[in-house]
Amino acid sequence: MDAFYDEGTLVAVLTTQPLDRLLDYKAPEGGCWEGAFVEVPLGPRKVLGVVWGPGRGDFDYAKVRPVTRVLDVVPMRAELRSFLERAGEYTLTPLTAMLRLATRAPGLGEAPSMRKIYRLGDVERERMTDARRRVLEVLSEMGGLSLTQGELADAAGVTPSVIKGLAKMGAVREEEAPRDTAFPRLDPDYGGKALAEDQAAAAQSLREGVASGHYGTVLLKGVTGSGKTEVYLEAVAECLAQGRQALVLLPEIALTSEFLTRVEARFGAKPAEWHSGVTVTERRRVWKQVAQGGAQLVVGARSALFLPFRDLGLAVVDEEHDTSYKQDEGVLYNARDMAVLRASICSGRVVLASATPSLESWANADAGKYQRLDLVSRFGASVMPEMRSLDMRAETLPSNRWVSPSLQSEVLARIERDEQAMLFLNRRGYAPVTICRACGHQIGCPHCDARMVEHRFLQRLVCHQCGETVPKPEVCPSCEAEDKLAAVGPGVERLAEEAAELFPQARLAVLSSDLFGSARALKEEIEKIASGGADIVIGTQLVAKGHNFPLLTLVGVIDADLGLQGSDLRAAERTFQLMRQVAGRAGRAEKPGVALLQTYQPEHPVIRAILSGDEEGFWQAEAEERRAAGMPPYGRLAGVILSSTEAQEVFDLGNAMARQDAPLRRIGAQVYGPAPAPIAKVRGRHRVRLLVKAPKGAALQPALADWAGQFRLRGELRMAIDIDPQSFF
DNA sequence: AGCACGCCGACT
DNA sequence: GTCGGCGTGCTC
Repeated sequence: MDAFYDEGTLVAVLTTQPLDRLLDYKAPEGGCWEGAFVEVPLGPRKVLGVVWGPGRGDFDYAKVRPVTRVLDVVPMRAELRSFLERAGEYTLTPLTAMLRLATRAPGLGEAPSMRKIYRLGDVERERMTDARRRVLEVLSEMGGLSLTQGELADAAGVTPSVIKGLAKMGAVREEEAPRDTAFPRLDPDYGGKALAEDQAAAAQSLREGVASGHYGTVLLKGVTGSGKTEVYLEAVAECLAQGRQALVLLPEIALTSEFLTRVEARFGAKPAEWHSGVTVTERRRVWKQVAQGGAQLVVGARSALFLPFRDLGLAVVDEEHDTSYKQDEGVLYNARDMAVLRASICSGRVVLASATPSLESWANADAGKYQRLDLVSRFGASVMPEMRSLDMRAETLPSNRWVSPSLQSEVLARIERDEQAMLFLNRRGYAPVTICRACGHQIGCPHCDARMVEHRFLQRLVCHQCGETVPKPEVCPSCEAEDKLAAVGPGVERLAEEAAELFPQARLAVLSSDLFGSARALKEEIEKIASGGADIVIGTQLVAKGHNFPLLTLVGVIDADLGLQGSDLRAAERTFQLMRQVAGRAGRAEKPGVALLQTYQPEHPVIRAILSGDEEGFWQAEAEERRAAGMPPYGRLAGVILSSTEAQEVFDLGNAMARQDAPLRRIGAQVYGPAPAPIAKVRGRHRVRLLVKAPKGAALQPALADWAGQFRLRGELRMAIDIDPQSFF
């Protein structure tokens, strides 16, 4: 039960200002509850804060000022406060920054915004015109519902001045009503569909879990077309029937509008929507209604995890393996892990849904920490695409070309039949790999398992994981062939150029997240492609995210090797997921699809696992390698990114940190680096990264805090700590 | 984050 | 002599 503080008693207030501690204030007139949103004076300004607990009294009492006022907002529940504290401890993020995540709705301090609405009046109607009659008809048809002036004028086909005239004589009543209205009720029994046997069994299991009222996480695994969404919507239905709230996280805003339609079909109304594309007023409405219980279901992006739910009973993380759940700027958190944390605090359930689970989730299920439910394909094996490798060692390919003759002819065949082909390359920028065109050998780092990346200006090969550099060799270290080493690795833009030359008659569409300014533009492009507006789609992993292209019958994976022994420990896992998913794109409609994987290593276990469909075998082999290397999830990793406008400054600090690693050695952790960060220069700032590897049971966060605390950041220097880093490129 | 204080270089 | 650069520190 939350404490109440009488007027004048000391309370500790957490503000959204970047002061990394609680500040003491005197409780205001009338007192305040723990968790109350308040406005407090800070220097010359007034800032937003939350009453976090009793004051500590360690500040000169004479200087303590009173809370200015308590805001007219539902107080923050103990559950959310506890979640912010624990998420902040886990990600080594100051609590003030965590509070900012939870208050991302503007205007919390203002009085509830009002607007004028119109109802049928009770005054005798005189001087009736056609226009006036239509307005009154609309209002009586609406019954108790109320409309704004604009809505009413539109519905009646009149100008607003007609309504003003009616209001003046009292035939319609003008009222002030809060703008932040509750969302329409969702009916759990509205549109339930008959489920196939395995779906029904999975849905029943999920329903029982939700009904138990205890924390639990389920990995719901099902290939494309297996009906995962219908199954987890049953869990949502049970949650709503229990009177609790549900949250569905989607990795991509472009996927929300299709999903909202499915929710409406299942529950009879649209849920609340929360992501960066939602207007400011609507965000405030969602925030307030979530707190008051006027929103039963929220569909949104990862930041929806920090909404002030009154009683969150279920969180679904769709496409849980998706790397976009890891925030890569500001507060570095993984929404999938934070969903599990929040649910464990509020006695909720978590459903992690994916056709291709992350190795972490697979391992957690394997270890019994998560329950696992598997769905089979509705369509059986016949419509699964045919998957074949194209052995690039046998293809004759000029340098700086990436589409093999075999793939080229397959694409041409599709264009002639008015079908679509997709060329997939999961790389946006220019990230070269040094490879021997004679034997397929890729030059790896002598210290790490990472690939060496050519830096042309340095004339050297650099390991982006540990910073090792070597001169570019003249001959292949493996087969000793001369002049066969080549820097390869196009980005999608470069691939598009090549495709334009190879297929001059074809209409090309490039899908890469950095090419679209807004989610709407991206969505329009996707719809255009789906309706046949392109012959060849060229894309990065964006295309692997559940969009349905019915005309698509061929997927060409340009570089299936990208990442097999890459500079990224998750590369094999990601390669596997992406190929399974992209291959699933081909042939979703009636025409069977083909997926062709261009590879220099057709005998590689990962390629073979993909082609044979032996998923469990893949996970087990990959898990074994990770275990042996002490890598996640069998060990722990953290990244430290240093940045500054001065390149020398960042390297100097990086080197100093690598030397002064005593706090890390105490927990058995090792430091690698400094190396150029995955993106070495961002907005004029040079970035350097250190990697910390620790044993699984180690208390990593406190050690990192001690270690980082030894260094003072002066001037332009910045440090960001990334627990469980995902991106290594 | 803001905002004030304070200590060294080029001007009226 | 003074204006102003931004490094350092404080805000309950």
